[in-house]
Amino acid sequence: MLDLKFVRSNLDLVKGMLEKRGYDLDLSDFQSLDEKRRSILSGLEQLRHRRNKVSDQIAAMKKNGEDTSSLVAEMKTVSKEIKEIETELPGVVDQVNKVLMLIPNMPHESVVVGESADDNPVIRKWGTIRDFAFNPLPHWEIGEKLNILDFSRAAKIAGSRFSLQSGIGATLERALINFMLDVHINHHDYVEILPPFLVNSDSMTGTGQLPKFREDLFKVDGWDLFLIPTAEVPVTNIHRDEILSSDQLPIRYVSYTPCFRSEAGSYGKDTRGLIRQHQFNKVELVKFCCPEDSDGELESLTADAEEILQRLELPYRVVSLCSGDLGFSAAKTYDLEIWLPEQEVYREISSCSNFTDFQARRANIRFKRKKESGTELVHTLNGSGLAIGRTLVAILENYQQPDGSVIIPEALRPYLDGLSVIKREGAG
RNA sequence: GGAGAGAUGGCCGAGUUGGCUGAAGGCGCUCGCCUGCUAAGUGAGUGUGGGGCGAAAGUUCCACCGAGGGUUCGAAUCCCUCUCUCUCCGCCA
Repeated sequence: MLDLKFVRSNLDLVKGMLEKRGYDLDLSDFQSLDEKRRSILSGLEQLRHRRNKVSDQIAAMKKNGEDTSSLVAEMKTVSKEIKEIETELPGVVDQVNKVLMLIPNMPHESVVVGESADDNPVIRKWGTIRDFAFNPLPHWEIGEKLNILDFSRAAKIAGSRFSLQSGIGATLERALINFMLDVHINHHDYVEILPPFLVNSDSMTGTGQLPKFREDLFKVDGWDLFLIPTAEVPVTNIHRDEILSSDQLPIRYVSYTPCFRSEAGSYGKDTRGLIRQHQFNKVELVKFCCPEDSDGELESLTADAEEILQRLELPYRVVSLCSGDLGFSAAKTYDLEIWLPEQEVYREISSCSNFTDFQARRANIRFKRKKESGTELVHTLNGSGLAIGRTLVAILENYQQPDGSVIIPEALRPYLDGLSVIKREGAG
C-alpha cells in the first residue's frame, strides 16, 4: 500500500495515477475520513494523557495517606469515556485502511501510459525465429504423441487444468528446475530457498494477494492456510516485520515451488495444454534492496531471467508493461515473452517487477543504514526465472522435428544424462 | 492427540504484595578520550509507530513487554481466549 501521509498530501496525484491505470476508485471522501480519524485520535490521546497524570497523582497521594476518593471517582468517568472512544476508533481506522489497501502502486516515471497489453512497448528481441519447413504442432499434440503428456488422465485424477507428465516428460520438468536453480545460484549469486507451500493470511496480506484477490487462491478448508500462487509470497514474507541492516542488502533469493491458482475469471482462455494450469512449477527470483538501487536491480533481475532463455536458445522479446496493464503492486514490470511457432505469438514466460516500497510497507520490511538513526522501507522485486511449464511448452514447440521427435537444448543435456532427442517411448 | 514450561528492546536477561520501569544489568553498535598498531581501558549515547508545535535541529503527547479481550483511578505485573516455542508421552514420512 501507499504511505498514508503521501496519499493525504498528494491526493490529486494519486487520482491522476488511478486514471492512467484505468482504475475506478472513488477517493472523494478520503480526506474527510482521514480527518475524522485524526480528530478522534487526538481527543483520545488528550484523555489518556489526563488519566496518566491523575493516576500518578493518586499514587503519590496514597503514599502520603491522603484521601483520593474524589479523584478516583472523576477518573472513573474519564476511563469510561476513553473506553467509548476506543471502541469507536477501530471502525474509522479500518475504513481508512480499507481505502488505502485498494489503491495500487504509483507507476515508475518511465512507465508508458496506455490502456492494454497492446500498448506495451517492446524493449528488445533476442534470438532468431526458426523457419519451419512443415506445419509446427501445438505442444499438447507433440507431448501426447511422444507419450510424455497425459491430459485426459490428469482430468480423471484431479479435473481440468491439471496435467500429468510421465517418463522423459517428468524428467525434463525436473531437469529444467535444476538447470534454472543452478544458473541463478552459481552464476547470479542468489541464495536458494525452499519455503512452505502453504501460507497463512498474514503472509498473503503482506504481499498483497489479500484482501483484493482472494478468489484467485485455493484455501485449505478449516485452516488459516492458502496454497501459494507463487513463491513470491513465502519468500518475500521471510523478512516480514523485520528490520534489516543496510550491509545485508541487497538480498537475493531464488526458490523453486509449485504454484496453485484458481484461475478465476479466465474461463475459456488457454483451455488446452500447459499454458494455464491450476498447478504449475516455477523458479522465482526475489530481491530486497535499498531504494536507490531498485531500478538497477530490476534490470539485472530481468537479465538474469533472460539468460535462462538465452542458454536454452529460445527466441523471446522483452516488453515493458504500460500503465493500464501494470499489476496492482508493481511500479514497473518487464514481461519476457517466448515465441510459440504453432500460434505464431509471443507468450508471457516471466514477469519481472519492481514493487518499490509498496509491498514492504504492507509487510513491514525495513532496514537501517549504518551510522544513521531511524528506519526506512526496503524495496522489493521479483520475477519468474522462469515458469517451468511454459518453458517446457517452448522447448517442445520450438525444437520439434518433422518426425515428431524433439531436440533437447544443449544446455539441458547434462541434466538428462546426455540425452539429445526425445522420441516416442513406452506404451500408454 | 495428552501432560507440563515459557514468550520482555538488535541480542542475552532482570522485573509476580499492580503505582516515577519504556523498562535494571550485560552484549552489540555509535561518538569522544586514552594507549605509537591490534587488544584492553574509559566517558556519553543507543527501540518502534503515531499525533501536535517547529523551516530545521528539536520538543511535547499517546501507544507498544507474543496477539486479542477483561478487572482497576492505574497492568509487563491479576483473570480469560488464541498463537508460537521448548520438554515428556503417543502417532507418523
